[in-house]
Amino acid sequence: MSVVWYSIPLRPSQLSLAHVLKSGQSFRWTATPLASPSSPPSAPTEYSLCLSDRLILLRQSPTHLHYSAVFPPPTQGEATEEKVKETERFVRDYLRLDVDLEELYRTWGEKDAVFRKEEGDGGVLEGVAVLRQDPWECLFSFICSSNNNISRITSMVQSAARHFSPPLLSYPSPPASSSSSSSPSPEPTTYHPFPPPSAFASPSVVPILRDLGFGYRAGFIQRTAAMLVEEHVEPEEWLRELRESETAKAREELLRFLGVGRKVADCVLLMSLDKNDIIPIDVHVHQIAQRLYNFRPSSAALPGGKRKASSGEKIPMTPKLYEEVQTALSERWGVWGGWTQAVLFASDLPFLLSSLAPNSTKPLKQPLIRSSQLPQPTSYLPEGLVALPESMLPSSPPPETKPSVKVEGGGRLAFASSKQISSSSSRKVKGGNEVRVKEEVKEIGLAQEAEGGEGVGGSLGERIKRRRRNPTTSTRGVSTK
DNA sequence: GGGTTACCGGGG
DNA sequence: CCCGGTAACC
Repeated sequence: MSVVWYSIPLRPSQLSLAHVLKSGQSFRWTATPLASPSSPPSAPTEYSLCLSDRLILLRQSPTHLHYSAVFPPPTQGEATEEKVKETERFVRDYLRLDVDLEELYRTWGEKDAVFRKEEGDGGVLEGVAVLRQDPWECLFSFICSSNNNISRITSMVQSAARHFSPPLLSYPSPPASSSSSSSPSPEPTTYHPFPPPSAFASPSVVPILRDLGFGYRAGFIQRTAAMLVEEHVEPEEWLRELRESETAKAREELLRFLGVGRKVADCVLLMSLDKNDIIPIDVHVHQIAQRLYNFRPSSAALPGGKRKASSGEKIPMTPKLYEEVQTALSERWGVWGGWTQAVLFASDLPFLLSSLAPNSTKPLKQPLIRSSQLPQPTSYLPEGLVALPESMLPSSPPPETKPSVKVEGGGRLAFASSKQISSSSSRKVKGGNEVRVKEEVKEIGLAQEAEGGEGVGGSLGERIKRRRRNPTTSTRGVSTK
């Protein structure tokens, strides 16, 4: 039996799996090098993600995005036409293929030099989009993100799946007959779907999570899960419905959960609730604002009301500073600001081999090369795998996809977002991501006053919203000493 | 109430 | 001693 592949014509500049799946947005994708031992380090990679009923497989070539799905034994690998369509729908939705990324980059380039390839060296990573993730998994992941780094968040999220949900399948399937003639088949990996909130709702999971390395976040996860299951019959569906809510309302709801502060809430809003304009702020993004736009905190944003921060000094992120940076960047970046942030953030990740311009103030430890410029591998579909004709979708010639979101209006950003950020609001067509133009983004500097409209304006005062106590969790301190 | 401090564990 | 934060405590 072999895995059947389908493909969607797509350039890496329209979406780059290598850049986006490991950029700290999602933490559950497995990247498997398909290289035979002698292959160059740039050999093709297969990305896999376990959903509730299937394992999604993705690969990418310079011209296509290849996708496939593997099902557990009963259904076996047999992918019915309907299931293939489902898989493609998931892929297009999750990767936001309805958004014309190249056009977004072009538009940014008109306003920001950093987005222009000045001299052979593009300053930013290509093909970085904001993924449309499952809200519950996203919430869980970012609760884990506090005081943490990508690699550990990844191990926490993955061990949570391994320990709290039953295995769905193993892949590659253990070879029936030992190893055939082909190259040494990779170790089979067992995949687990991401567990629902109910799996973490009992206080008894806290010590287990601690053993798994969650640290103090164990209590946050459990109490948040408990709140969700006791307040809603279908917690995951309820979370998903926040996509239809105004940003302020959705954020308010998220802030009620334990372990969810402004930063985490904003990450969830952007990466799973369709709030494309929301820009999560951390120290890193603050540095980007300083470096690229010469942003400087007002004295009010500095602790102790200091006059100003001396250069080189580390500035702690306070709620006030958070607001200031977010407002400034929102005004600069507009309704797709969250995406802009994602690109610049990914471009600064050392393990993505990226770098900004040579003369940037950012210390360069990595060679000036973008991973997308590495030598391209030759084969993407190893022996035994059947490459099928182009996607079964309505025609789509190789060089372009057909984004349903387009840019209009004098090259200016003219998208409608799923929320209203300035005067004219726009309606979002639910279901698909069909969104249509409607407003213009005004050109603005880095003024520090003026609320950048909805989303950014929500004063921190909203946090007063008391967090619901979880009755079943009288074990407050959860001290495991 | 806004400014500290503890928290858990990995990495420089 | 640093940290992709947040909750709890003055």
